[in-house]
Amino acid sequence: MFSQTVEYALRAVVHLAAEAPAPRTTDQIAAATRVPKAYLSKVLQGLSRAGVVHSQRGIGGGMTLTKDPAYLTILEVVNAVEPLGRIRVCPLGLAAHGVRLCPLHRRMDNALAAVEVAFAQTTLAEILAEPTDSPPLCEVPSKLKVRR
Amino acid sequence: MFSQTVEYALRAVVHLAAEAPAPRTTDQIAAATRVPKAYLSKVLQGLSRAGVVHSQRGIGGGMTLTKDPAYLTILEVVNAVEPLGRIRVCPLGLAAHGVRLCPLHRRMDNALAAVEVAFAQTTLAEILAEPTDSPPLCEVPSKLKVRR
DNA sequence: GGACAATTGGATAATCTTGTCCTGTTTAGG
DNA sequence: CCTAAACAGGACAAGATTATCCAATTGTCC
Repeated sequence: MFSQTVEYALRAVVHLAAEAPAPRTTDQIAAATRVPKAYLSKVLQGLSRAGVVHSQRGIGGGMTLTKDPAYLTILEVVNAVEPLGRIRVCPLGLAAHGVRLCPLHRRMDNALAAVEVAFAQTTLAEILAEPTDSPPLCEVPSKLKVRR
Repeated sequence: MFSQTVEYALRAVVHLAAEAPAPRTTDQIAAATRVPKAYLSKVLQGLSRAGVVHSQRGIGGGMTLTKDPAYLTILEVVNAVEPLGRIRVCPLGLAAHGVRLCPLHRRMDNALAAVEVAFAQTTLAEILAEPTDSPPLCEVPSKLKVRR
C-alpha cells in the first residue's frame, strides 16, 4: 500500500537522523538501508527539492536533514515524496454536491486521515529513541547483542 | 494511495449493494459508477474469483453480491482485489530479529492496521443507510433534490 | 435448436513506477 | 589550479498498473 519510493525515503531519513548531524553520502545511505543506490539518488533528490534534506557536493559532502529529528515527522517525509492523497472532492467528478463526500469516499478519506494522524504524531527522534530489540532501521547493530 | 482498482471495486460493490439482490450487468455498473467498462470487467472478474460477487451469464444475468450487504465489509472487498499488505516481516530482509519490526516499520504497519480496522468496521449496508446530502455512490439521484 | 444476452479470457497498448547508467557540475583540499 | 569526491540530471529499460478491443464461451428464452 505504501510505495517503494515512500519506503525508501523513510529508510533514508531514519538513517540520516541516526547519524545526525553528520552528512552521509548516497552510497553510504544506500548500503545502510539496502536500497538500490541509483534509485535512492532520485528519491533523495526529491527530498532535497522538498526541503527535507540538504545536499552538499564535494569531499566531505553528502546529505543532511534540514530539521532536527525531534521536529521532523514521518508525515512530512511522506508528503515530500508522494502526498498522501486525501480525498477532497468526489472522485466521480460529480460536482452535484459541494465538498461533501458520499458515504463511501468519506470512509475512504477517514482511513487516509487516520494514516495522516499516525504519521503526523511520530517524529524521527521518537523512532530512534524507542527502546526495542530491533535496532532503529532494522540494521544489524554495530555491536552484536549479548547472547544469553 | 488507494489504487484505481480498489476504487473501482468499491464503487461496483456499493452499486450492487444498492440494487441487491437484483443482478446488474457490467455495462450497467460501469455506467452507474463512471468506470471504464472493459476495465471494470476485469475488476469484477477478480471479485468473482475471490467469491465476493457471483456472475451469471446469459439473458437476465449479471453480477450479484454473494453476501448480504449487512455482512460485507469494505475490507473484504479491498482484500479481494488487492490485499492491504500489512507489514509482517522486516522489509530489509534481515531476519536478524524474529517477528519484531523495527520502530519505523512498526509505525508504518500501525498505520496500515488503522486502515484495516476502519475498513473492517464498515459494512456496505451501513454505507447505504447513512443519512447524507450526497447519495450513496456520488451518483446523481434518480429523483432530483427538492429545491429550496 | 436458434437467437440473443452476458461473462470470460487473450492480446495489445499507454502510462506510471521502479531501476540503471552515464555525463556533467559543484566543491573541498592540497 | 588540479584532482578527487560527491550530487544533479538526462536517457533509457524493465515491470506493473490501467485501459481497450475482440473472439470465444455460457446461458436464457422462444
